[in-house]
Amino acid sequence: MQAIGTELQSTFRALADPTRRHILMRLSDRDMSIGELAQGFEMTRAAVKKHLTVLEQGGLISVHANGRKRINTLEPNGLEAASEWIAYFSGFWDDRLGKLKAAFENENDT
Amino acid sequence: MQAIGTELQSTFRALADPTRRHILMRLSDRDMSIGELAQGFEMTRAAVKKHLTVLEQGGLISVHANGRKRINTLEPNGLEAASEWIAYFSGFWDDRLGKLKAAFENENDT
DNA sequence: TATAAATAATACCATTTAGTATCATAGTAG
DNA sequence: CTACTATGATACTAAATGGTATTATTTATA
Repeated sequence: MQAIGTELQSTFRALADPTRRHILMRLSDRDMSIGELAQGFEMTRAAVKKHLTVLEQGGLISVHANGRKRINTLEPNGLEAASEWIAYFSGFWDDRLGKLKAAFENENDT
Repeated sequence: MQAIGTELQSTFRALADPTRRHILMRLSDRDMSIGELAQGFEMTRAAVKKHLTVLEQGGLISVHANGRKRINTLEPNGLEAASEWIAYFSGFWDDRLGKLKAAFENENDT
């Protein structure tokens, strides 16, 4: 189950900070450079950069250079691992654990 | 957006530790006391107890006394806030990707 | 070329976190 | 009551985390 991916831990870690979730929100509007992002926060550019590194490690954003700027973009499949993990438990909590278990066992049959 | 709930932060924080996610996994099988849970981990009972406190603060489990034992149970709606945040955010995400695609196609039209 | 802009990289600091060890408390069984 | 069991609570330590300040590097531009 933990075997869903090594990314799981880094993704959950990345999501566990309000500033980082806020960064994701802002990037959901449009791509932004570090400096642009930093303007919206009460902290130094270096601090924002650190958060961006954590988000990148968590697979939630990607960075590509454009001239002297570094553009940060949401990574489309970034939330997948975390979302699937949550879905497993939501399934249980909705009393659908049996179905999920069956599905997993079927996959493992092959 | 952070206004979805105060629980959001404590829930994401609770999920950001592999031991705590593992505890949730084990509790998804059956309710367990602290001592019972602690047997499955390479750490002291006190450490497990701390994790349980964080999980309780995150609304992911509840604890009720039964004699001198404290039974830990998954909390049915515990993942709701986190799940909703991800769903809400995925909406923005998809929307943004749609806009990008549309913009790209428009550019190619000219 | 000289200079400013945007970021990278590093060192450093304060706080939080995950863990331990230890002692106190509350049920349970004789 | 006594002793044992399960847990609570506190104090302490090491490491991770979130932040700043400072210096270096790359790129655009006057």
